[in-house]
Amino acid sequence: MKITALEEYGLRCLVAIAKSGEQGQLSISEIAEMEGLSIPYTSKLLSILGKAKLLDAVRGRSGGFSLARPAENINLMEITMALAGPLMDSNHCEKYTGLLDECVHLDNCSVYNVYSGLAGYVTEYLQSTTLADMIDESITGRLQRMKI
Amino acid sequence: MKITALEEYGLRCLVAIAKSGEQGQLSISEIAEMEGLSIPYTSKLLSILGKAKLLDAVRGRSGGFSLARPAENINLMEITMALAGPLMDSNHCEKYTGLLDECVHLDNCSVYNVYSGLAGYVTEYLQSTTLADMIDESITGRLQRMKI
DNA sequence: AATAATCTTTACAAAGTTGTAAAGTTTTAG
DNA sequence: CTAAAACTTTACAACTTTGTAAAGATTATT
Repeated sequence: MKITALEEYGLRCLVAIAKSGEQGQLSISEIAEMEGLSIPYTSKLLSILGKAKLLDAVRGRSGGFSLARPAENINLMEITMALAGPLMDSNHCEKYTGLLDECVHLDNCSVYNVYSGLAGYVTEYLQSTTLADMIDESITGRLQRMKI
Repeated sequence: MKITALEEYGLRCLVAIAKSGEQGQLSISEIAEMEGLSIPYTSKLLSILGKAKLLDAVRGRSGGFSLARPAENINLMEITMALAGPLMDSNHCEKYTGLLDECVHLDNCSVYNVYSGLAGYVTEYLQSTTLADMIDESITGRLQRMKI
């Protein structure tokens, strides 16, 4: 279980845009500059977030990206799903890669059960944290100790 | 954030050994057979778990693997650490891969804070679940709804 | 002592992820 | 209506993870 690069850097870009204010808009090159990322990579990150409808993209000369919804209304679970997908495939037990036709535990899989419980737990945490929470200076330092 | 293949299949092997009883011992080929995995792959998984001191390995003709400690005393956090390492590198903010010499958020990183909080949360869940819980038929089906 | 069963280590091909590069499309300013 | 600024798409090299393969080391049995 690892946090992926897309998740980390994609979230940074969202935070940067959220920090630019209610109707704030930033271009790829502005964000790349602010976050110290390359323009092509920033471009890829924002493109993913745009397709996931978390960002609105405006093309052309005065274009850029802005939040598709208010920061209070975008939670980390949506962001994580857009950038990395679910913790475990929903059809986990069918996607077994071993030698047999299907997993021997299909009927009662304790591994699936425990990871499924964990996934629910993680989801609770991520859903309860919004972009607005992340740019709120008064609580940002405490997020690491927060227990929802 | 994805559960890795090593985590999943490694945990399965541990559960299989735990199910074999208190002083139970299983060979690589037995476990491979039981779980429907190839012998080389099973071999790799068990080798990792042995190096992490979660399993004792006995070589030679009547050899095999057994739990290094009672199942009640091996929790999922240790297993996850052995098979996948931490959710986020401890020196996360130093390992930034962007264009600059160092991350622009080194002093106050909301992304780090929030993932750090999540990591603590996940750790709680994993530490509170043991191999013994996973082979206990009476609760295994309920693990997925358990909130610690 | 020889042998067979078993764990151990190293090497490697296939697949997926990360980050870069370049060419294409849209829009606004002048 | 042209050109510059900006988003979009596709391709690809480098790296990591996944799973396989083969040769080596250890021990119980005969």
